[in-house]
Amino acid sequence: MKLPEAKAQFIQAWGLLGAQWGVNRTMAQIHALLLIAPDPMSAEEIMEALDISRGNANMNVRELMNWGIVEKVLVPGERKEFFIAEKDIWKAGTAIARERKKRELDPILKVLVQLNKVEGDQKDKHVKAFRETMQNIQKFAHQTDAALNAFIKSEEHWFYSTLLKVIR
Amino acid sequence: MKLPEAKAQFIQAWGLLGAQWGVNRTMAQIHALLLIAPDPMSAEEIMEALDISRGNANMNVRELMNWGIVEKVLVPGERKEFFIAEKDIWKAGTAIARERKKRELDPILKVLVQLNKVEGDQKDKHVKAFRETMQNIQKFAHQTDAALNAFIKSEEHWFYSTLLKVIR
DNA sequence: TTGAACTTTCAAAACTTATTGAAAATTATT
DNA sequence: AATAATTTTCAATAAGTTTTGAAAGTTCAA
Repeated sequence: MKLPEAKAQFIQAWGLLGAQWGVNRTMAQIHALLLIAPDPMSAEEIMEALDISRGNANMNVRELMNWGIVEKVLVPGERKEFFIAEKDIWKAGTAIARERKKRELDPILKVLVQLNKVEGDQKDKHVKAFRETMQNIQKFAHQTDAALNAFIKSEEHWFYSTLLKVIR
Repeated sequence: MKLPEAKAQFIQAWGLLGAQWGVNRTMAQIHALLLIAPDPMSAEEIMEALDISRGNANMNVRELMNWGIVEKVLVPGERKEFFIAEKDIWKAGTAIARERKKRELDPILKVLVQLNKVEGDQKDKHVKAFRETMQNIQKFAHQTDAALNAFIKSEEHWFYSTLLKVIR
C-alpha cells in the first residue's frame, strides 16, 4: 500500500472509531491527520486535507485543544496559527480518559450516591430491588473509578508492566 | 426522595450515560428499567413505563439480548414474552466490554496491522512519521486489548482485589 | 488609524440516527 | 382451518447532530 492510501485509511478508521465511542467524527479525523503529520499544520491545510469548512475545522481543533491532545504552535515568520497533536499515544489516551471521566462519569456517580438514599419500606419488593441495584452499581462504579484513576495518573511502563504481570 | 422519582432519575441518568458512550438512549433506558424491576416485564409494560412505541421497544430489547445482558423468560400461564436484565452488574459490564471490543476495537486493530506495511522510503519524513504513529498506536492497542481481555474473562473478586492491590 | 490577514461565531441547511405505527408474519388457541 | 394474540418489520417521519459559509471579531504591521 502506498502512503496516501494508507493515510486516508487511517484517518477514516480513526474517525469511525471515534464516532462509535461518541466522539465527533471530524474531531477524530483531525486528530488522526495531526497524529501522522510530520510538521505542524495550519487551519487551511486541515480544511484542504479533510475537505471541510473553516468553521468546522476551527470548532473541532478548539475542542481537541480543550481535551489537551492538540496544541497551537507558532511558526516563526508566519502569522497563521499551526497545530500539532500529542504524538505519544499513551499520553493522549490518558488525557482522553481523564477528560471523559470528568465530563461524563463523575456526574453520574454523584447521582448514584443520591439515589442510594431513596425512602421506603424495605419489605416492598420494588424498593428492595431498587436499593440492591443501586448498591451493586455503586460498588462496581467505585472500583472502576479507582482503576481509571490509576490509569490516568500512571506512567506507561510502570502501569502496564505491573498490570500485565498480574493478569497473565 | 420517593421511589418513583428515584426510578425516573436513574433511568434518565443511565440513558444519558449510554448516549454519551455511543449507545442508543432508549436501549440504555430499557436496560435501566429492567435492572430495577423486581419481576420480569412484558413489552407492553416497557412501552408504558418509558412511553415508547411497540417497534422501538421490540428493536431495543432484541439488541439488549444480542449484547447478552437481557433475556427472555416465559411466565407460566402467560402467552406474552417477558424480559429480565442480568442483575449482576459485573457480569453486565464484562458482557458489554466483550461485545464492544468484538464489534469495534477488533476491526480497527486489523486495519492497523495492515497500515504498518505501508511502502515507502524511510528517509521521507512523511513515511517516517506515519510508521512511527502506527507502531505506537499498535503497541498501545495491543496492551489495552490484553488488559480488556483480562477484564472480560475475570471473576470480579479476583480481578479487582488483585488490581487494587497493585495500583494503590 | 487603517486595512489586510486571520480567527471565531452562529443561524440555516445538510445529514444522520431514532422512532413511530400500521401491515405482515408468526405463534398459539379453539 | 379459522381466528385471535402477539411479535416483527420497515417505510415514512421526527428528532438530533454536524457542517457550512458568510458576517463579525480580532490582531498586527505599516
